[in-house]
Amino acid sequence: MFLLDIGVLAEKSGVPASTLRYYEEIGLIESLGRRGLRRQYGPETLTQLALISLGKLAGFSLEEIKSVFGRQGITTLPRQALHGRADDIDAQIRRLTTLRNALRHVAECTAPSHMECPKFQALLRMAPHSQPSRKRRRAKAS
Amino acid sequence: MFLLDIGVLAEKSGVPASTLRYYEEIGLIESLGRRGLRRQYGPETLTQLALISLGKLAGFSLEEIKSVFGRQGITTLPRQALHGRADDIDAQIRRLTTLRNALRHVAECTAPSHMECPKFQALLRMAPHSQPSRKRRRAKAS
DNA sequence: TTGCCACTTCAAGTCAACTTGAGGTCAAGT
DNA sequence: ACTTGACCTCAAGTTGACTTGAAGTGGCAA
Repeated sequence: MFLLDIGVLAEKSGVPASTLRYYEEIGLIESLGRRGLRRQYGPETLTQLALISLGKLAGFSLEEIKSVFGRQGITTLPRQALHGRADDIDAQIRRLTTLRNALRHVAECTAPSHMECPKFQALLRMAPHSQPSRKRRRAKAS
Repeated sequence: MFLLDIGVLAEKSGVPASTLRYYEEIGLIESLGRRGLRRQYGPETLTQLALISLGKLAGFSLEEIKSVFGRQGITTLPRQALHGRADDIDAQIRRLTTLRNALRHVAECTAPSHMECPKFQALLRMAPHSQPSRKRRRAKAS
């Protein structure tokens, strides 16, 4: 049998069973059947959960994640929409890079007050210029 | 006078006044005084808010942000701790890069089922290997 | 056949990060 | 002197993403 009991999936993916049930309830994943009461999942769900965890890390809400790769894996989203999402992530990467640079600068800069250090100010001005229209949401690491 | 009325700060920073009051309540920023009832902020608060917004985007909770750059701007955190945070962000950047690559691949790949496409699977296996110990929290864009 | 125990459902609780609302205050313009 | 409107406080409400608890179920080993 190639189906995974919810307990097995929980262990393999690191996602608690309660969360798996919750994800199923909101239509983010789907179980292929039951054995007795127990939900059974296909192995592709494992891949899907990896995708979901990455999506959360990227700051997407579960609703947004669902719209990109819902219960049947990747949806029929047009090429353009996918590239759009990728562009969002690129923007996020640029913001993170700015923050990282600012942090590294502060770690090394000997100026007395960072808040007034012109180099620091310049680093910060790089980023918050482009505001994304979408709402970003919480991302929790396993 | 170089002090900013809360309304002015709200407009300049794009952060609602209610949120500024909330941030002050939890000790994330501080006002330098009042004019009548109105809170007055120093101009460095603007820089601080930019930092806070970047921190949120990076997935840090307000508590974490406070511990790195609290009410007096950047704290007296040791060099090492700052580099540690920067390393966290680098890890996050790598995960986001993975997700972006996966998305771009899906946009171009002609395989019928992405969930089983070996190239796609390989892309995903790159990332969720290293789990950060810290909790990541919600990040909302303005 | 009897336990066991990992599952089940459903409702309610939790947490961070805000937002909203009611009722009050004050400085500035008319 | 009076009105206006942007601020004030404090309590309560909201949202997303889960988690917890109580009470029940069903396959499998002894």
